[in-house]
Amino acid sequence: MTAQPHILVVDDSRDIRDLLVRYLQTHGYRATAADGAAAARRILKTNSIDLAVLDVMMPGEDGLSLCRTLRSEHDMPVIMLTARGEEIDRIVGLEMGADDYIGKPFNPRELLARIGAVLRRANSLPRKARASDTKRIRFEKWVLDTAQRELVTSDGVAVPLSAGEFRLLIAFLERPKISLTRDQLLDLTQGRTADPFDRSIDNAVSRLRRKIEEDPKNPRLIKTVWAGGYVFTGDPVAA
Amino acid sequence: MTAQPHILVVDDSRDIRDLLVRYLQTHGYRATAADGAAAARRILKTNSIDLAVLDVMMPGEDGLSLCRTLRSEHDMPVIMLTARGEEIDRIVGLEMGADDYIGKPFNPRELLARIGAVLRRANSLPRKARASDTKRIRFEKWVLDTAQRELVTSDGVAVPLSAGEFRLLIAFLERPKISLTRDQLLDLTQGRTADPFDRSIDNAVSRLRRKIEEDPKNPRLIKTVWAGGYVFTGDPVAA
DNA sequence: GAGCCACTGACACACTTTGCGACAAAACAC
DNA sequence: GTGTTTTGTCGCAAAGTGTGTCAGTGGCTC
Repeated sequence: MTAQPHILVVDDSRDIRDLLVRYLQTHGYRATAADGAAAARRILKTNSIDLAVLDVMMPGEDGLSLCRTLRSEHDMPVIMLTARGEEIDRIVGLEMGADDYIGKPFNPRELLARIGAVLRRANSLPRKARASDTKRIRFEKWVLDTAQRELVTSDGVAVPLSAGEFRLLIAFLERPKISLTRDQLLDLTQGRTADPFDRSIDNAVSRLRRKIEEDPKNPRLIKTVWAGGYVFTGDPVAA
Repeated sequence: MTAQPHILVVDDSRDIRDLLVRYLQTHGYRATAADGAAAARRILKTNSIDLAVLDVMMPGEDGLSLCRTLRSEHDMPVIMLTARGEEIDRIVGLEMGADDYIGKPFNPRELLARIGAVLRRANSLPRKARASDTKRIRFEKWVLDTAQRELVTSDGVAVPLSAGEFRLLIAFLERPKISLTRDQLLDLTQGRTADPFDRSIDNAVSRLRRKIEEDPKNPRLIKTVWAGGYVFTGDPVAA
């Protein structure tokens, strides 16, 4: 996680979403809102989120079901929002694996304290080694050795990757054939948002292409999406 | 932790203590009671406790102070009991590192759910390989003899480690494939925080590399994560 | 197709971070 | 006390990364 943790707020009420997002942003967090479980899943596909704040009661798929996914698939801390007094919800929420809950209406400072506490706990404990921490991933003629942070061809040539190149490549490999904007790539690789004239992603892509593309002038693995960022077109498979 | 987690209940009110202990015992836990911080410390000396439930307000040393000790010295999950509505207490409690809190009067089933959630969380995380407790740890071509504080190769060559090198290596071995910042490493090896221009970790890493790396110029075991610290890429196993 | 504009690729350069040798301070052994 | 080992600090060189510029390209309108 980087200096500014990224919080995902999921609530069907626009008022609460906006209020929370603004409040979190003025207190040192990046915040993104989703109006329901579907939107939340969409955002999770292309953004790196450090913690989620979920409303329990939402039309359609409810917060509990989403919470289960977040915990099991993304290993992500979750704080639930619940109407005051609904003890059953709280209990079920905790049993479902939420890290904390807070009753509505809530004291914003208390929410901040809880977010801080949950994040601190998540970071102080060793993170569960993620798939990308141990696997080897094959794509085209390359095998990415994630432990050694280097690329190897089948004939044994090893190409070391810098930290930035490695993070960028992982971001692509985990989202093949999905077009990613510069903002999303910046979020995924560095957990920050773009300056108005940010060219760092262009540069990072350029440098990565020089290492993995047969002919960097005619890239085949990382294609440019005009006015839309980049897309990785390879077929990564665990190896 | 054994099949029956052992809960320590600390509260100055005898009624609440007895109620809690009995309730926990009928729900699959072992439970021990203490009427104050002093008694709690005494019990901790001779019992293995998996989780503590602390009253915030107690005569003498209060729950917050005890909580701090438990977290820092015993690395133990803590749930705080607080009078309903005392939001300040809750917030301070969370900031103090409590894993959860519950307001009095509480629904016993809710307390059970919270205990279950906190214990599950504590266990779901990869158990810290208590490297320092194990006699010997093997990684790559080395075997670390923690008693002798030296490294041995399979062909019998022994390399002695200084105290600092040993602590650093242990910190890495307990968290393989996890990127650690200089701050974290400084905290883990010396329990202090970094000065603005602190280069001591860089040096410690450099010195450790010279001892354990085949080719210190191209380190394979301890990789640099640019602007992010270092990561140990080996596969330590108890031996 | 020509002209226009926004966007991108490539590069140079500045800046930040890191590696490591040298030295000094501190800790330790005797 | 002295001598030895260990550890922190400083300085410089090297590596990694972000910014600014400029030329070139894609997409649009006419």
